[in-house]
Amino acid sequence: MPLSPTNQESSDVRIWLVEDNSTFRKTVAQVIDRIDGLSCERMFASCEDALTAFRSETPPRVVLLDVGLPGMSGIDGIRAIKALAPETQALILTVFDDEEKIFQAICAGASGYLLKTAPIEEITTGIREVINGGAPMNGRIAKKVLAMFSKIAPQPADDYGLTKREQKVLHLMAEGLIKKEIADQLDLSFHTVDTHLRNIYQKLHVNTLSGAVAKAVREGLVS
Amino acid sequence: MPLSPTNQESSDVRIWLVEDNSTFRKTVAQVIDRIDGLSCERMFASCEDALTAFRSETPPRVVLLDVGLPGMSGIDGIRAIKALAPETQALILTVFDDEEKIFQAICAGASGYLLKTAPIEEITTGIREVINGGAPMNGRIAKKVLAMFSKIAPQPADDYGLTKREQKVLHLMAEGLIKKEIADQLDLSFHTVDTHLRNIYQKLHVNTLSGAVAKAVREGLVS
DNA sequence: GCGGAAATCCCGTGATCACGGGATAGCTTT
DNA sequence: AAAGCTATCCCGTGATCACGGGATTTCCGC
Repeated sequence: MPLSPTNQESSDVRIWLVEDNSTFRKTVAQVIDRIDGLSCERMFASCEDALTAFRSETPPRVVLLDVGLPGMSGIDGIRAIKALAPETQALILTVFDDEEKIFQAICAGASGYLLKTAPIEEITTGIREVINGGAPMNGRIAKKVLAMFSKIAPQPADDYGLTKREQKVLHLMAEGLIKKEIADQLDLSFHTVDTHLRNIYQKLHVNTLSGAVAKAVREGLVS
Repeated sequence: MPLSPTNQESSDVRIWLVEDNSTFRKTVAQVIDRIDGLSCERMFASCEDALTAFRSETPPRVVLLDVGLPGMSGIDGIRAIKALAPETQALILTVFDDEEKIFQAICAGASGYLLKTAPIEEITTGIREVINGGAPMNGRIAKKVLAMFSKIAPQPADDYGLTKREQKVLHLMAEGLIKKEIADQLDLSFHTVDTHLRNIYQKLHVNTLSGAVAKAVREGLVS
C-alpha cells in the first residue's frame, strides 16, 4: 500500500523539455518523473512550440533544450526563452561539445551544459544542481569553459609607456572628438594636443589617428 | 589479512598541497592518502617553498593551493607553477568565493576551484575529476563563472545595417589605412570609399573617423 | 517593369590632420 | 649640475578628410 495517493504535483519542481527525438524525449521524461520532487510537465519537439507555451502558460523552473533542433536552434531558443522568462533556468542537453556551441550557449544565457553521451543520471543530478543555484557541466565542458575564459579575458596589455596626458588624449580621441575639442576640454592649446598625438603615434607604431584609436580600443588602453 | 602489503606508491597519482594552516593541511593530506590511487606526497606552508620543490623535483600531477597564503598568494603561485610545470593541474582550495578571486585564479591557469566550506569529500572527488580531464567547481562558483562569461564576452551587437562593402571599408579603416590605400586595396576609386564612409558615419551616428573606428572595435563590428 | 537600395564614380571647398621644424618650464635621475 | 623626460606651446605646409553637391549601373523585390 503506497504511503500517499501521490498527487503532490503542486509542490514538484516543474520541468519542460525540448527535444526532437521522440525516443530520447520519452526516456528523459521518464527518468525525471521517477525522481521525487521533479515533474517533467511539458514536452516539445521544437523551440517554436515551446515558445508558444512560454507565452501563454506559467514558465517552469527549468527547461532542458537540445541544440540540434529543426527550425530554431536550442541556442536561439535559450535567448528567446530568457527574454520571455528570465527566471527559468535553461539547460543545454546535447551531443555537441565543440567550443563554438558551448560558447554560444553560455552567452545566450544557459545555466548548464549536459552531454547526452553521459550517463543519464547526470541529467537528474544536473537538474538538482541548477535548482540549488549551481551550473552543472560535464567535466570536459567545464575544462573548456575555463580554457576559453583564460584565453579571451586577460590581456596583460602593454601600455606602451604612454604618459597620463597621452592616455587622456587618446581616450578622448576614441570618443570621437577632434583635436580642437580635446584641447578645449583639457584646457590646452591645439598644438599641445597635436604634440601628444605625435608621441602616441610613435609609441604605438602607427601613423594615423584611426590606427591609434583601433589599437587603443582593441588592447584596452582606453575605457 | 590485507590483500597486498601496500607498496604501490609508484602507481599512485602524486599530489602536492600548499596550505599555511597546519591543522587543515594535515586533515586534507590524510583524506587524500586514504583514497586508493592518490598520494599526498608533499606539503608546503608557502608558495615559495613549493616553487623550490617544483624547480628541483619531478612535478606532481595535481597541486592544491590555498589562496590566502603569507607571502606569494595562491593566485600568483599558480602562475609561477604553470610556468615551471605546465602539465601540473592546479586546484584552488579556499574560503573566498568572490568574483574577483575566481576570475584571477582562472586567468592564472587554475583547473578548478574548490571551497573549504564544502564537505571534504568534494576535495577528493574534485581531484579525481581533474585527473580525468575535468574542471571541478563548486556549483555556486560554476554559476558565477558562467555569469562572468556571458557578461564579458559578446554583445548581440547591432550591425547598424552596414552593408558588406561598408563593413569592409570600416574594417580596413580600423587597420589604420587611409582612404586612398583602401581604394587601392579594394580596387575602387577614392570617391567610392569616401561615399561609403559617409554612409557609415550616418549609420553609426558619428562624424569622425576615429569615432567610427572606436565604435566599430568596441562593438565587434570588425575583426 | 519599376522603384529602391547598393555600389560605383566625380568635383570642389574649407576644415582638419600629419609632421617638419622649433621653444620653454618643471621635475627626476644621475 | 647636467641630462632626460614630461608637459606645454608655437609656425607652416602639404596631405587628408568631411561634406555639400551631383551621377550611373546593377540587382532585388513587388
